[in-house]
Amino acid sequence: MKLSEAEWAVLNILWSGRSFSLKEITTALQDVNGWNKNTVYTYLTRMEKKGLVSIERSQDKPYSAAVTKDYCAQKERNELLDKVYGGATGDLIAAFLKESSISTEERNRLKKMLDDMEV
Amino acid sequence: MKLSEAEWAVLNILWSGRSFSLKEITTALQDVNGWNKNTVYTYLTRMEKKGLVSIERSQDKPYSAAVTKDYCAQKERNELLDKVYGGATGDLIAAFLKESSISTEERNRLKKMLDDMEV
DNA sequence: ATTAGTATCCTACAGTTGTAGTATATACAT
DNA sequence: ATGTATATACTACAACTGTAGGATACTAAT
Repeated sequence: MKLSEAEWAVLNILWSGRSFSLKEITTALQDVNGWNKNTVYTYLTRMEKKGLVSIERSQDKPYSAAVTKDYCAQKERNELLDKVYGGATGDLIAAFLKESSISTEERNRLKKMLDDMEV
Repeated sequence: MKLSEAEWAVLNILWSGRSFSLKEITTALQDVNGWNKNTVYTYLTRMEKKGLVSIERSQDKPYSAAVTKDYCAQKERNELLDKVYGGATGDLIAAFLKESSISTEERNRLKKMLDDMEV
């Protein structure tokens, strides 16, 4: 089950860890997409059917995420890895590095990660 | 313009650098997807409209890629980066590293890349 | 109790994607 | 010249996605 751009936007809000009312979600998404509240509602109910969102209809703030960000992120990463790089992680990372502007600290963090992978 | 899974499959063949006949493409995709040749044809013509494929109709092997793999790969990378990691390249790379099994040589290549980024 | 705001539900519709049938044109083999 | 394979073109259709209108129900404020 592959998430669309819009579904990510919705989940990115729900992943703040608590439950939300429709209003809150609509407001938060307003800045990003300018969606109508009915549009947001449609997404939420469709996503419930797919098991991405859970809706506690009796609750004051019924909407929350039904999948973890880690899980979705992993699937998304794997898709890119396979589709574009045929599974070659090294190539993929090299490509990201080549065009990124990461800080010295981050560079060090990554180097440390690489060192720690040494057997 | 975002490529679907199927479009990537088609382009991944066309990116072998030459022109193809429909038959060749269908055969190559057969192994991966088992598509009917008409299905492949539909993709090719739709992709022509989107500027992804070019078709030299008078040619023996009319089909070739109209976009580079690098270009598409970059867009795909950026999408993942923004959508999932809000632009934080370090986090993304860390995530890939964490679950990858890359060889010692690749690890060294990446370390060297990181070193070379040092000012 | 009546209004005004918000939430929910149902419905719709156009565009895209996955998938392929049918029909026609072309080319090559005999 | 005729059949057989292959390619091209056109058409179709269901699922999914982006987007929202309209109707109703609920809630809080006067």
